[in-house]
Amino acid sequence: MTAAPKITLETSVKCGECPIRHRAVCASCTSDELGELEKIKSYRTFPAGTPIMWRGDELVYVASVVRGVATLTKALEDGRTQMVGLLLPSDFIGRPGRTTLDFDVTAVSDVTLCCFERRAFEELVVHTPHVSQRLMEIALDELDAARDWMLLLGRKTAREKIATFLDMLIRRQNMQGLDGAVLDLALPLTREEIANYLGLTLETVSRQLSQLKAQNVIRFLDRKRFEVVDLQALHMATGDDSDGGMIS
Amino acid sequence: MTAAPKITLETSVKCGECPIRHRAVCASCTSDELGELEKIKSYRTFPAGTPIMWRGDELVYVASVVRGVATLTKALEDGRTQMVGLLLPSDFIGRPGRTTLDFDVTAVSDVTLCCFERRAFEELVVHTPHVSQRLMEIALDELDAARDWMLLLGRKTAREKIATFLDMLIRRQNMQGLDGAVLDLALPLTREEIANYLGLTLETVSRQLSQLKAQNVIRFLDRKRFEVVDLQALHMATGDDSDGGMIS
DNA sequence: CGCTTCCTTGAGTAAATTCAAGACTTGTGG
DNA sequence: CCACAAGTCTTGAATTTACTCAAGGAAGCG
Repeated sequence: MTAAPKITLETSVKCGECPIRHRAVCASCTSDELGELEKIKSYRTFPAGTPIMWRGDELVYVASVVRGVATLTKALEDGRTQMVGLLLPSDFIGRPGRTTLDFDVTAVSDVTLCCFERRAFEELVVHTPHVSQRLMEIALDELDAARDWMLLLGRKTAREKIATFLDMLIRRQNMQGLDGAVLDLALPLTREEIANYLGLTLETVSRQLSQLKAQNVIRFLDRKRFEVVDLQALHMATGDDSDGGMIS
Repeated sequence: MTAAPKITLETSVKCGECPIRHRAVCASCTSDELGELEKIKSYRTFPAGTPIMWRGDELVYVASVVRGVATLTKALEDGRTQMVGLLLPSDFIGRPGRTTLDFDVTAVSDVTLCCFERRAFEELVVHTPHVSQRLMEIALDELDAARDWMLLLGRKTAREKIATFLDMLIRRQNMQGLDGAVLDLALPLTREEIANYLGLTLETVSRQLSQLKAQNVIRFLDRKRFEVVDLQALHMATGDDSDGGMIS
């Protein structure tokens, strides 16, 4: 028996002090515009493992991820599941003009969202071009990412998929590898979740990670933290490059 | 020896008579706005098999597909290729705020585009909310389609992929199956192109199509035209539904 | 400490790929 | 009009990759 998941209403941080101020949907807002957003926003936190929104739900809120990691997933009737998005801090949930969601959103770690009531947000967007432009940018970035992921899902081997996934984590966590190594990266997903992201089984994910470890490409600090020992070998393994991203 | 591919500049059709008037980027424009677009547009045709734009090219034009079929593809260094989009009439090429392309665009059949010089188009968009809203809708529709395709690429079997692909052709060509059958559909791609779309090999595509034919689900009129004999069986085979889309 | 969840590894299997050969189409030139 | 070539498609056989099934080990939580 587990207690009912608790969605907590938090005191919102002032936009000016927000950790994602410079990257989120509000990135290019003036302080006047921030004031408008401030009026309709509320912070909510979701415990790890709990659903944030279900497919088909009416979209009451749109939101930015402030802290934590969430996933977007789609499933077939028989349970086969494919992750279609990984939401890290500053990523946005919900789209103007859509009233329902076409996938499930789940908190993977404890997640704090900066929520805006959808209707109020949509009204605000109309006379706030900085926000609508940013939304367009966000949508196009997601589209580019989705198309890269299609190449991965359709054509890459298990090893290439894993290497590409790890490389994406490095880039999205802004950990630059300056000396051929990258230290102390968070691996926020379980093996099964990684498998659902990459179109593999959890056993295959485990085997490939073990192999990269055995080949001294990566090293695990614990189950959810790792380091890249040989960044060039990792790049080679992604399949994107034949030269491992060397400066020629 | 083949003659150099000829990109032809055609006399543009008046927007009012345009076959894609009601669905393209200009769908919700007023006649004044259409007049503005009319001033900066030009029709260009590309022969079947020729490239329209290359990855990395500077984006000089944005365009709507008026007639014909084009593909968006990405490739790994070793030649493995994944199609990431199929452009049918009324679909749009290019994005506001992006100056380069991240994939190749290729004419699969003879293609006629309604081209707008990118800079002029971007200026126009700023004071034409009907166009910018439509662009946003288009981007979000593409994102939804990309995510459905991710589920297909990551989790569906070869048979399910083929069935889903055929079902998509039925929907996008607006051929409603009223009586459990659908007649005379265009199959605009070669087996290899279908394979690149579905993340399969051309042999697997051929085998699966043969199997659907042998099971009396589909029938070929010629290599590029087919009919659906048993629409429910096709829906069953997509894996999306357990009931084949029956009204319960 | 004991339970549950998550992870690893091995053995056998299944699905799709690769390699290969031949058939059908379509267009071209004699 | 026919023959031939190039491109496309089909089918078979062997192989490979990743999957399934299974067991045991490690980690995290009450």
